[in-house]
Amino acid sequence: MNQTIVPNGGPKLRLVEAAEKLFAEKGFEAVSVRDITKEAGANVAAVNYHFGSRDGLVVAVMSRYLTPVNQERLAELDKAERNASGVPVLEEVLDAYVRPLVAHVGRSELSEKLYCKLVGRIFGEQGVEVPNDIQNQTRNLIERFTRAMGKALPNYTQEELIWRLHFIAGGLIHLLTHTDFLYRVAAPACGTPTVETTIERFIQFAADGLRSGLEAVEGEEEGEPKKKIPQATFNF
Amino acid sequence: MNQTIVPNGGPKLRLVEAAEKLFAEKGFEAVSVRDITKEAGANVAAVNYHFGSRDGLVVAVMSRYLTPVNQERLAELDKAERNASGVPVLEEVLDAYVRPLVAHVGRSELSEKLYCKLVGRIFGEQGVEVPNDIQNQTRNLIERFTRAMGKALPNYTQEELIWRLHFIAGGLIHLLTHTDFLYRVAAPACGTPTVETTIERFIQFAADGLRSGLEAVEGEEEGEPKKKIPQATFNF
DNA sequence: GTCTATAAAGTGATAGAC
DNA sequence: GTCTATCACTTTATAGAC
Repeated sequence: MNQTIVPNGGPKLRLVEAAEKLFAEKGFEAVSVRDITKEAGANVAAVNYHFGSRDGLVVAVMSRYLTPVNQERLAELDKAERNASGVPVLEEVLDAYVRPLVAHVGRSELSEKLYCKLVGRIFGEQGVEVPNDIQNQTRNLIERFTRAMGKALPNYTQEELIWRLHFIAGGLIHLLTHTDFLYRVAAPACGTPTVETTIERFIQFAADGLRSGLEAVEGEEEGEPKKKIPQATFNF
Repeated sequence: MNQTIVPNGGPKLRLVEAAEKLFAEKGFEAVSVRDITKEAGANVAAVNYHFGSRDGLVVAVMSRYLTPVNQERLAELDKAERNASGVPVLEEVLDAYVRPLVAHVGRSELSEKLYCKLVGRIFGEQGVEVPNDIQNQTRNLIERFTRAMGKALPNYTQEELIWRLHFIAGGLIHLLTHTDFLYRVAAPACGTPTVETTIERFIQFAADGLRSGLEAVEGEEEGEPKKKIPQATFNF
């Protein structure tokens, strides 16, 4: 069942797995071809032979996670929509968005923490130019999820839903990539919840943030604007 | 009034401003000393002369924003707490956390978009080792803000509040660094709201996410657990 | 498919002239 | 303080032997 996340065996796989480990630890830009081939016990020329270039290997690593995770997100969304009698449960929609990111953690050679870091880096990456295929995938994902969210929250505009999904995506990526920093800086006050507990917490937070914000945003022009700090009028 | 964000003039300032522009565009790791000195119209040796090393310049750029922004966050939090009769308004606490990040945008030589990218990268950075001073600053910031949030939301545990602040920090950093991607992939459905509108939206989202989530999290053991996808039992 | 050797360019840093 | 020249490496990538 697991082919999408594991290419054909042999040295090519060893290179991918070595690259994953190092990318997770140090980021995509801080790892050289030599680091990777050394970690994999392969020759320096192996990366260029098997993947054409360093960038080819980066794209291979990203694709190995991006596509299956997004497919599973859509599959879980389908389930949530079929379960529902017209109106899907918001928490189930969010579950379908969040959980596939960590669902395959046990199948990886990486430790749980490194797996999370890698997935976070992949979904949060901006430097590397990924194939158009991936961009279309993301476009479709946003479309599908905001539509499902819109059924659960019929008073929201499409625009509003996209921005709130954007906030959610950010919280999620940050969770995957920066939680070691939280432990380092806020321990022991933040406790040591399992990933499961943290995901439940996150979904609850996101669901509540989505559910009751509409009136306030629409009524914003009626209240007097807060003027504590000069307001920023440009666009992002 | 602006000294903290502008060091003494001359070539040192030109170097910092050139570095900021390039770091904002490409990230801290993707810019060489030669790129920076070329952009600044300075000699290749200038960075090492003025900052000791490339890392010294990186730390200088980060400190120039980190410290003033965090100071302003605390000052605004003080105001919000003084305004309140014991219980601060949650939205004002969040405002104090969010708005200082973009409050100084007009004072920078950078375009608004690049300014946001830079600030997002600075607050989202993980590779570069920042001085202990900064780590203590962050610790203090978490402590102060979760305490204020706790007054507005007296039923939450400290642990719960830390995690929710963590989610909020992530959404915010993502907003600063990845919104160009959102425009690229979701336009025109996401509209072109001003930063002001987006911040209002974000604060509303975060406030709602904070306000009504408690019962569900505490009652989680009573409901039957969702078993759609295998649960993850490890810690982050 | 795997190796060595090497090309060609880029890296941060510094000694020493001015 | 600013410059040139240069050191000592590291980088990706490839040609060609095996």
